[in-house]
Amino acid sequence: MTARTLTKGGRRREQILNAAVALFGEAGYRGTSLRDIANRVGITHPGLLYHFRSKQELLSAVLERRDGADGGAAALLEECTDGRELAQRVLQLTEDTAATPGMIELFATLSAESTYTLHPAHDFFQARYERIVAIYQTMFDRLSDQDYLREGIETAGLGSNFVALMDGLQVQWLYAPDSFSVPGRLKSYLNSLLKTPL
Amino acid sequence: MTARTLTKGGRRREQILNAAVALFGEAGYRGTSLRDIANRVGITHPGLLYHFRSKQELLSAVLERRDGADGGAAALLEECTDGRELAQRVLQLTEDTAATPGMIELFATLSAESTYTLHPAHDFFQARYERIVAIYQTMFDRLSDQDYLREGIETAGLGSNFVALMDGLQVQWLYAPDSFSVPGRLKSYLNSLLKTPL
DNA sequence: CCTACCGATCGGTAGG
DNA sequence: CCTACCGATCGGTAGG
Repeated sequence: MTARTLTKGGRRREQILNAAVALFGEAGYRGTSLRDIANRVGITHPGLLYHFRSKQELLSAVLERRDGADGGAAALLEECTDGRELAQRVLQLTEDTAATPGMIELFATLSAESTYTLHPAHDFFQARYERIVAIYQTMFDRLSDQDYLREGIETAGLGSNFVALMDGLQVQWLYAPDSFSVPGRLKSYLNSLLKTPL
Repeated sequence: MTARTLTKGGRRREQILNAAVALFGEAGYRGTSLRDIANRVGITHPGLLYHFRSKQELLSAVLERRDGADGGAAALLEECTDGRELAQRVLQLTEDTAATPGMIELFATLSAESTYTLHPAHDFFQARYERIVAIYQTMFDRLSDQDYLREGIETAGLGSNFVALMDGLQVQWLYAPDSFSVPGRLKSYLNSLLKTPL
C-alpha cells in the first residue's frame, strides 16, 4: 500500500512541500507567503506552522528534496567511467527531470534570488554550486583524458560553463516554454565540444 | 560644468536611480523597500515618492537605463560586418560593462525574479530576451556564413545559448566573485566554436 | 490543526 | 521634500 508508507502527518507534510515547491518556483521565496501555501493545501497558515516551525524551515525542507537530480548526477560519476557514456547519461537525466518541472523552476528562480548574502538559502546555493560544478567538471576532464574532445578545447571552466548554460537556459525557457527544449540545447552544446556527436 | 547638466531635481533622481540599481541588484525588487532606497540617499520614503510616483515607476526607470549595454551590442551589429571582429567587439563590451557591476547584478537578479508572470518586470524581460537573443544569433550566423566556425557546428540556438551562458555565469560569479572572470569564460566559449581562437 | 491576535513592515496618501 | 498616518500583508505566537 503505497499510501500507507506515510503517516497522516507525513502525508500532510508532503502536500505542503509540494505546494511550496510549486509556489516558491513561480513567485520566489519572498514572493510567496505562508498563507499562499497553506491555502493551496486547504489549511490555515498557523496550521502550516504546526508542521514546519518557520518559513525558513519549510524552505530548508524544500531544498533538501533536490537529492533526486543532484544526487543522481553524482552517482553517475561512479557508475560510468567512460566519459562519453557519462555525458549521455547526464543528458538522459536532464530529460527525465525536465518532465518534473516544479523542482527545476524552483532552483532556477531561487538560485538567483539567493545571490543576496543575507538570503536564507544563500549558503545552500553557494555550497551546491561548488558541488555540482565539480561533478560536471569531472565529466569534462574524463572526456578530455579519453580523447573525446575536439582539438584545442581547454577543459578549464567547462563544468561551471555547463551549469551556467543549464541555469540560463532554464530562465529563458520560463519566459518562452514553447520555443526550445533545454535538454536539446545541452545536447547540441556537448556536441559542439565532441569529436563525434552523441 | 558637468554638474550643471542636470537640475537639482534631476540630480536627486540620479542619486535615487543609482541607489535603486544597487539595492535591486543585491536584494532583488521584492527584497528592497522604498525606505531602503530613500535611506541610502538621505531622504524619507515619501520624499522618494515625490520623484517617482510608485515603486513600479522607479523600477521602470531603472530598467530603461540598460541602453548602455544592450543598445551597444545592437549598434555593433551595424558597425562590424565581419563576424570575427564583431565577436571581438562584443567581448570587449562585456569587459567594459563588467567594470560597472551594479547593472549586471541587477539584470542577473531581476531576470530570474521576473520569471513570475505577475511580476512588474515580466514583460520587459520577455521582450528583452527576444531582442538580445536575436542580436547574438545574428553574430553567430555571420560567423557561420563567413566560415569562421568549426565544421559541424550548427548555429541554431547559439544566440540563446550565449545569452544563457552570460546569465548563468553571472549568477555563479555573484556567489564566488574571485573564482573566475565572466568575460574570460565567454571568450573561451567562443574560442571553442571558432576555427582559430580570438 | 483552528481562532484570535501580535508587532513589524510595506507601498502609498494627505497636507503642508 | 517632511511629518503623520493609512490599510494591507507579513511571519509568528497563544491557547486550546
